[in-house]
Amino acid sequence: MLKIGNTVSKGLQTRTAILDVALAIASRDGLEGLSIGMLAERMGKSKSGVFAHFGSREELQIALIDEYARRFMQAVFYPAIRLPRGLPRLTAMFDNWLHRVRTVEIPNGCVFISGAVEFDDREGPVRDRMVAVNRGWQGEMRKAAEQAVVCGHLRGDCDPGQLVFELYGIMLALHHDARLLRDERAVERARRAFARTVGCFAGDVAPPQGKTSRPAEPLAA
Amino acid sequence: MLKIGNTVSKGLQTRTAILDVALAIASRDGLEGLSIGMLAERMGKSKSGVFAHFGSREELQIALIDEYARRFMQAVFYPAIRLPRGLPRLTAMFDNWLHRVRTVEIPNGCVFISGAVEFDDREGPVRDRMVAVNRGWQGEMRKAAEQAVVCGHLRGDCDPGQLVFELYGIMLALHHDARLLRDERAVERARRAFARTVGCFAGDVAPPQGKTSRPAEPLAA
DNA sequence: TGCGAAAAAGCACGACCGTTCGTATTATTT
DNA sequence: AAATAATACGAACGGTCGTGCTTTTTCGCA
Repeated sequence: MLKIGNTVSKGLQTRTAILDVALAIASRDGLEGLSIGMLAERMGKSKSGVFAHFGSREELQIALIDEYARRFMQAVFYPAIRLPRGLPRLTAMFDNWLHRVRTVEIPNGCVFISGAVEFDDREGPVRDRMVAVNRGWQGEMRKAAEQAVVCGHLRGDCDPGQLVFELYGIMLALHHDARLLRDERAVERARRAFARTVGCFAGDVAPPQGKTSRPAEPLAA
Repeated sequence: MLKIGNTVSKGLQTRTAILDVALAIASRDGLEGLSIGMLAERMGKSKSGVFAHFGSREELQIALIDEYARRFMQAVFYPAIRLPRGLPRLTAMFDNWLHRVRTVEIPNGCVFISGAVEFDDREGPVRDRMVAVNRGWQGEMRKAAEQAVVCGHLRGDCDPGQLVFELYGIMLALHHDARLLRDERAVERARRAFARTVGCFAGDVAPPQGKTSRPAEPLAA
């Protein structure tokens, strides 16, 4: 648990190793499907030895959420903020996201999605962390969308929150069709949905009948 | 278990009552979160008494999926097929769907969504039923979209499967934001997303730069 | 090399899980 | 009224769960 000199203590090392294996299990079976017994068995360690690193199952779950969020940010967000504000950055975020979904989350599952379903109507610190992490990520994405509005890449009268909502929906549908239905067309569908949606918000659109297909104006907070 | 004359045998009656309570539990806690012990307790019956009606937990889960699908069809699909083919019917399906999500699934949870997440990487009859029911519903929705193309309500070069994909995404995002984040704006966002998406597929769109925001052509099967 | 602390293991606990079995009670048919 | 089938019950099984306590092993450093 402590850093000693320049090296990392063994406790922290194994804790990280445990988190690694736990992440694989939780991705597949969800945060509730992860049991300490199974985790210990897969690590070749004793149950209590694994347990001691976290103090409770709940704290293990929270640590998992944090670790998953860290990796998500690492893969999706940080590479994108090096690109120019506006549509380039927003597009890069989606591309990175899609790449991660294709290479990691579709084969192994996604803790954010299974966690959201498992804890959406249960109170407690695990749910709270889930919400916080989710709000954090959605907030970053909305910021990028807002900047795209400022840059003039997206229509001035559109709601960035609406765009984030729809992009998240695309990813959820991708997960669903790719993982449950094993539909290989899902990735391409997600790409097309993104292009169409952003194109619409970008305003390359002739105002149609009524206001139905115009990007919506911001909702009241 | 048997119908006798005009009346229903007592076994079937209680089986139905059990399914009713089980559906409430499974909506909240998922198909895996539903335990026979808890179910029996809530019904004021013995564990074995409840168990005997289904023969196994797996068969109970399958019966639950069927019952949930039946109710879904009842609420969403059947009322819509009485409307004229094309956009009216498609819109009615979405409206009914949205109404059901608002009044039933957001407060109580959705077995399709939690079930999809729980069983998407587990083999077996429960997963198979889950897939079949899902394909059934998505197929009906795609048929409605195809008819809308034939009617000329949607562009001739668009992919009905793509539309179904995106509509499902909207509903998944609605579930996520409404249940996990408790965002009251989610319902309105779903409405706007539907209007914008269908509007785009309907072709009230001036072809923008490139082909980005045109509805996609059908993917190869 | 030996010492104190950290890490891991061993063991036991109470609770709940799905399931089985034998039996009592209740309906339905003969 | 007797026979038979349908329902429900209670107890018990083997198993896994999270967690607490105690002991042993391992590690970092003087």
